[in-house]
Amino acid sequence: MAQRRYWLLKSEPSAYSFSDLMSEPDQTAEWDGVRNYQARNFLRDDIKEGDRVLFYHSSVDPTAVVGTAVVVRSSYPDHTAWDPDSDHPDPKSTPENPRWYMVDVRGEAGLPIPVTLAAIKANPSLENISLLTRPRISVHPITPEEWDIILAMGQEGGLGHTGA
DNA sequence: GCCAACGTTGGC
DNA sequence: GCCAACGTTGGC
Repeated sequence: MAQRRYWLLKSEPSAYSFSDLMSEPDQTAEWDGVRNYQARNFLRDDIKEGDRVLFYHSSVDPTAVVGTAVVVRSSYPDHTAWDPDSDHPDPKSTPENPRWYMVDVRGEAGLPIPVTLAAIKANPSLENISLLTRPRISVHPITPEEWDIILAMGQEGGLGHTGA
């Protein structure tokens, strides 16, 4: 009965950044717009209130884990799917038969040092992290060990110092 | 901006 | 239900 507790969520900061999240009222936002079935299944079935989240910036230089968040509302239908004016409309998803799901997350704190993808790749302890083994998914399960390692790497003077 | 990886679609 | 074509993601 391995209940998952840690996740990594990707976002392109040009679309929605960690500082955008921290600027929200109560630092809370809907994690909408996921339109991939594997990611959807995690959101719908596995991510629960209280789970912890690594916020990852993709498609920027450098790509990196930049902060942490906590899930404050578990799975409910992504209403932006049936909003034709949203950024990710999907006419096949309806209120009666929703196809896509989302959660609400509340930003906690930025990491003192962003943990870059390069640093993650360079750490042998993280060679099996889902981020590396299953690329191109926007939601990844994270083990407690990986969570601890990445947070340690993100501290001043921590394991993230691969060089000067 | 390129392009590899891989998820999704749709014809058969 | 297979698989080729197509679209998207996302690192570089």
